[in-house]
Amino acid sequence: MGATKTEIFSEQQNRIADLAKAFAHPARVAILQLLIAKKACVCGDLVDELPLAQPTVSQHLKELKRIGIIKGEIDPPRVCYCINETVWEEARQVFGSLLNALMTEKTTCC
Amino acid sequence: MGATKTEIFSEQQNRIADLAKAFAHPARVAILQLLIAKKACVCGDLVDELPLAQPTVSQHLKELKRIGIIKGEIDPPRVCYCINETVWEEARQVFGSLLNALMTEKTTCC
DNA sequence: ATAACCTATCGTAATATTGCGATAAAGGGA
DNA sequence: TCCCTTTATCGCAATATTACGATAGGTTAT
Repeated sequence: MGATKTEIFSEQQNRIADLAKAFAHPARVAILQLLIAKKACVCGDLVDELPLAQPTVSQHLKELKRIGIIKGEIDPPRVCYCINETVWEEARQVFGSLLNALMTEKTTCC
Repeated sequence: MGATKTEIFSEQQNRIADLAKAFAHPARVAILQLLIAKKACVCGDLVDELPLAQPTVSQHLKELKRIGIIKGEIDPPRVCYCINETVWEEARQVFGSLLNALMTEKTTCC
């Protein structure tokens, strides 16, 4: 064992978990914040802003791309990354309904 | 290496990452959904609802407690878990501002 | 006291993640 | 063509996470 048993959970639950992983590491949070503020966009600029080695940043960018929350446009020899607004909106919607679910229900248990 | 270099990131970034970890595993998403819907609250009921062994569920509950998003009240011999509304509100606020930040900015880069 | 029940913890195994040096790949310009 | 710049990938090491059987701990009921 050691691997997450994804097959026993719903599509929705797995998607939420995947989207959350985009924010589950401070380096990725920093990258996303930089992309939003547009203080950086090109991979090299991100490396300059972050106290991490270039391969490490590249790996985090790859993970964010896998999740779909960013997209990269090659502009040789650079690659310009930006937020994928469609997936960002999905995350907004998903976390919005999850986090607002508590409001509609009433806590009466313990 | 292999450990996250938490010391080089801001408190805020590390807190966001930690809160996101609560949602970064489908089992924890399922647990939180059950706690919200109050289909279960007692540890044993959660184990019944989830296709995971009791120690595994207990471990996820421990992680959620570490983050602070749930709290457990012992009601011997049971333990009744529920959402910690204060931290849940923190998460709502944190993810809300992060996910809404894109709206205020305008995407003009790539 | 002992039995029964419920949950936590320990120990272990398997897999995943994080980080980085070295190196490859891809394109532009001399 | 040969470099130069930039990014991706490989390979490795260290640490973290996930999962569960076995067992311990704590409380109630008998």
